[in-house]
Amino acid sequence: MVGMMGWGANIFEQQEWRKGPWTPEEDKLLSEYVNLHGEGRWSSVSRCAGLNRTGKSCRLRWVNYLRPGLKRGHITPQEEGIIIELHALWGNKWSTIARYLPGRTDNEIKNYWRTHFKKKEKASEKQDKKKILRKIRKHQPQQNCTTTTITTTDKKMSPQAEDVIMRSDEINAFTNYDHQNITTDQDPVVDMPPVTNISYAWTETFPMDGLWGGLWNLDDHSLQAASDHKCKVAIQNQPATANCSYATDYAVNLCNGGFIF
DNA sequence: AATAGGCACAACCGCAACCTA
DNA sequence: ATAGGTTGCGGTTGTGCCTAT
Repeated sequence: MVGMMGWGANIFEQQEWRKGPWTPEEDKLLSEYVNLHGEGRWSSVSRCAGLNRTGKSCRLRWVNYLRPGLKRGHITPQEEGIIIELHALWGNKWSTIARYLPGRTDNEIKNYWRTHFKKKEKASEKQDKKKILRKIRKHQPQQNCTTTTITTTDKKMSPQAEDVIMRSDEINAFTNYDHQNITTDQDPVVDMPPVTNISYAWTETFPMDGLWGGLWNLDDHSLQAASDHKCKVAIQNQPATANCSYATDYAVNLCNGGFIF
């Protein structure tokens, strides 16, 4: 791995810091040093531990890979929900978001976000809001409440799920709409668009502040139950008002029938 | 079977904030 | 007060694996 292409390692130049993937030997040296002396003083780690790495590189390796307690494996739906909520709240404050996800690193979360949401976000941003609102109006249901059954068991994204993602973008744009200009009298499009054919991660469907605020408040057991079983989502088509914090009054009925806000 | 594209992960870079002498 | 060093953060890129075609 030492000679891997692409990372600019140049073994012929003296005093050049090593770059590229870490070897097990380097990991061992770094781990032993940090376990012995604790974190911090990264610039001296390289000298003291016999590593030809910059302090920055040592810190990053420790924080993102070697540090005890790091979780491995895929982001769970619960974690995804938290990420979405906190990102809506703070934007790209990955380190801040990571503090609320024990065992996950900012790098991991950042990568996850970029992989799963960035493309969609960009596509969404390019869309004209008025066009979106027209679309929403077109799909607006007449009944007062739409109930949809969703599941999280699907591993791969189905075509329907793709549609849901697009809907999610519409909803995002919708929620970003200037609510100060919305009154129940003047614009019926403030009603929630119908959500149907959901077959992928339910967490991608409702990125509204209010919803995730609710999810965030659930305990682990409730969240686990919500993700392990089919969840029913009830959408109340109540119009938003100027003093409504969120886009509208969405109600999500998870498993046991309790609204969470 | 070959290959292109997407995804997950690891690591680097630049910059800003913070710390310390 | 300030300059230099250190640390932390966010953005970006490279690599390998997996999957669909």
